Amino acid sequence: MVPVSIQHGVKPTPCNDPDCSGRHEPAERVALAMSLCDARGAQLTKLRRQILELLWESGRPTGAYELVEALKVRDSRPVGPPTVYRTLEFLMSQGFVSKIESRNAYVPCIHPERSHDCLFFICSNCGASVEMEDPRFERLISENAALVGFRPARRVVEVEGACARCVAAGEA
Amino acid sequence: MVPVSIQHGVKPTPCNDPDCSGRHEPAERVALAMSLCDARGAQLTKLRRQILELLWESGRPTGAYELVEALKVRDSRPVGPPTVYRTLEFLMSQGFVSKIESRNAYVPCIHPERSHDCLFFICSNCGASVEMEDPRFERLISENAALVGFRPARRVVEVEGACARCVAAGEA
DNA sequence: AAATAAACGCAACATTATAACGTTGCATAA
DNA sequence: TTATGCAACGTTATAATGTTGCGTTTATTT
Repeated sequence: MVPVSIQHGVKPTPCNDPDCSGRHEPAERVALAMSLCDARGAQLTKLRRQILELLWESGRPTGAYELVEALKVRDSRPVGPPTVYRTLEFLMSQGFVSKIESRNAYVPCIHPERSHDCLFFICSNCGASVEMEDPRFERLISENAALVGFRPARRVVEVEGACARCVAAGEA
Repeated sequence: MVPVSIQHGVKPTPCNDPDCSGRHEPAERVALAMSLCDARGAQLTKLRRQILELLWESGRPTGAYELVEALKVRDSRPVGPPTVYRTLEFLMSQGFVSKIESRNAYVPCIHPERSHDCLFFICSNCGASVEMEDPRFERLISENAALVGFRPARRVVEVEGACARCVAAGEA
């Protein structure tokens, strides 16, 4: 299986998964979330939808307090941190969003319908991120875990560095 | 090459690297740090040594504010957060310590003389961590990075789950 | 419609991290 | 011996991130 990728921070990009024909447009991804919620008996309320949209539109890992601000502007709706954090928790539980632990920031996930544990490349220069999937990580982690009797539940794989765009622009 | 591991949270453990005969006792690891600093022209001051010792003795990823408290008790020395953060930054720059990003906590590194980017298993139940090295991660990451033109600089690989001890004790 | 559960609003608070500025101690040079 | 430079450390305040508790509203079920 070939690794699969999409880049946040540049506009919608086709992913190179041969099984995926999606263009990963925000509206399309939100629609997918809605239908998944429907099937799962979960409610994608207005607030939850708005925050998911904001994350898709942001184009880079976005902090919780940035979302608080964005909602104030967008909707003239004052929403407190607890509300945003709860909403993020819901979106993460549904696989719609991942937290970038090394940044305390949040990104929308491309394929919530399948996987949840991805590999993220984050550009130190421009802050954009690239999400990838590669099943070989799971195997490698399992193999190491077995050596010490560890039972993995969730994995965080984040790589800081310079994205193609910044390298090309000589900014990194 | 065989992956290499040591477990924080159970007392000094031999690592299974055939090239390593160390017992990873705190005192021995601190001595190694001192000799490395010496060779590098860096100073392992009293404060830096104390914090490194505390991390080794703690047995699990330890927060900066826990260290602030521990220093108060240990040395009746009141040390502020900035001082602890600066010290941690130094210890990380020397490869003596790593930050566990998913926990906002810090662990001492076993082999500062060679690698810096390790794989960590963290037990959700008891908080203990296991540090491992496996060069195949670097290759796998490079391979994925190449697909999107990304130039990796630093990697974070952290796995949450249940450690052998907790699984055996039926606590997870 | 009434009962129940889920989502949301809000105030206060907790935790983690950094900014800004001052001090100490030691080495070197005037 | 006095200045000067520098790295480490101290101090105060504050920024940034995340949580608890509780009451109110909204949705779902009966």
